[in-house]
Amino acid sequence: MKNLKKILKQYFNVAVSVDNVVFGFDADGLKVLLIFRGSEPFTGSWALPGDLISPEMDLEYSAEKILKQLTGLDQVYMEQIQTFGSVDRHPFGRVFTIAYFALIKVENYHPQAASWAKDVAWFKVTEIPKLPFDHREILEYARRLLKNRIRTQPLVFELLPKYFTLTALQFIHESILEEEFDVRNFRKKILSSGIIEETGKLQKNVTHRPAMLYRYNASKAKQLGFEGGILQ
Amino acid sequence: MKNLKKILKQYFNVAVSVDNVVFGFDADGLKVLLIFRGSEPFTGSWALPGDLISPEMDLEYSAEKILKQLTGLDQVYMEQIQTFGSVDRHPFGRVFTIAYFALIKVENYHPQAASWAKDVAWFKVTEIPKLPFDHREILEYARRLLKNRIRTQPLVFELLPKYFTLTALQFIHESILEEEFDVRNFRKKILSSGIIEETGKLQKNVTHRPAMLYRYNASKAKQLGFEGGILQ
DNA sequence: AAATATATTGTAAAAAGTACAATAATTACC
DNA sequence: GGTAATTATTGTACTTTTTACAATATATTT
Repeated sequence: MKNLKKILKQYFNVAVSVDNVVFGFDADGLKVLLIFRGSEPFTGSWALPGDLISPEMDLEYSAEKILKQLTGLDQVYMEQIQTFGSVDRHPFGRVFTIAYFALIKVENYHPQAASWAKDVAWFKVTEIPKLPFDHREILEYARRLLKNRIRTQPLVFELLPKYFTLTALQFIHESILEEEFDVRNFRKKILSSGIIEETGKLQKNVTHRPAMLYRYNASKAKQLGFEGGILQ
Repeated sequence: MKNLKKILKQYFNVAVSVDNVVFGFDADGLKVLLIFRGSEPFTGSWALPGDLISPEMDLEYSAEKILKQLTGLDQVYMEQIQTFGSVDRHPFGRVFTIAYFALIKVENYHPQAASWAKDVAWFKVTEIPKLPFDHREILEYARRLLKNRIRTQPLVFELLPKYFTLTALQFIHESILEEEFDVRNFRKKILSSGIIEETGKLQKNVTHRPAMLYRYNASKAKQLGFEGGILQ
């Protein structure tokens, strides 16, 4: 048994971290949340909000907690995406990082830097600064995944406010998929799917004809077998 | 700096492992490869082929190497699927495990137990014995993933021999998707997709009308934009 | 009242999906 | 050599979905 312990010792000396790719959406398009690092290594860089996992905490719980600690964000939609494990991705030792993506409604959540995060800000996905570690690779992976998922899962509703216009719904699809759709065909498809419903309410404070506001009907979507998404 | 080292120490005492879900396919249907453990913990159990990662090895490389070491399988199609990190999933300490799935052509590869694997065998996915750790959960996750992927990626060709009949191609889809298709419609769809081609060869040593053999045309599939799969 | 801005709606043609059963080619057996 | 057994192969009519395409409606601003 002493022998076993000695053998094990060589394996139990790595660390594991979580890195979150938090997507948000506004009139400008798709955004990613970055923090300004106030801690070693890479102090003074913008980076994905992430941290080392304490060995006594479950993985899922750690992911949520780390995001909350650095940005104040709580109870957001999160999903594990991929683990990155190059030998020298971290200067302090062997650190595997488990990437998550999170989708939030920017209207409802107001990120605030905390703990060793000195600042937190939204960046357009097309205007990301230089990132430390392999965070650029992680971010690109997350973007690809979001793009693939959006066609087959109703994820967009995690990014839109509760009430939204069909124009906004179309714009978010077009932004993420980097592809344009015909207005009439898009509306026909969405409405015939049955997963969104009219609210009777109209858009306010706009300088043109106000649009009808719709909302996502999650239970109907589920009932209709829509774990699947909208387009295709 | 000494302070930093002390802080880091509490994080650098976990281990990371790889667990492989190796799928194969034969006349009986979908199979999974398990090893008979000859090493602690859970000596004497059938389990997914997996092992701890040496801290000085890259993740991808480790996944391949561990599979090869335990089963002799080399150069197989592998893909990372998910990381599992419950606090007490491993009796020897905190071990995160990174699950991979692998798809192999059973005709071409002949697994052979090696290292501390005392045996290796194929099990029908419907007849899996009790598994240690959270291997059952990992296996079910992998099955769900395979089922989802098979509709949109040409993964079946990793499981079929180089030359295959349309009947076999249909059977593998039906086995994985747990759903039946109309023979005529299935053939129409597959053939019109253009990603498989006739070989002119016929099946041999069968006791009935021999079927035409087809093969996957990877370059044409790619050219046609088929990272996507066949059905839907 | 006119200009500006965005919202909303329909139709015809093409493509894809679905339901459905008879005939063909081989081996095995008598 | 003929018949039975087994699996392989193929077409058509109907329905549904997708696609291409532009005029009208409703609000605010000037």
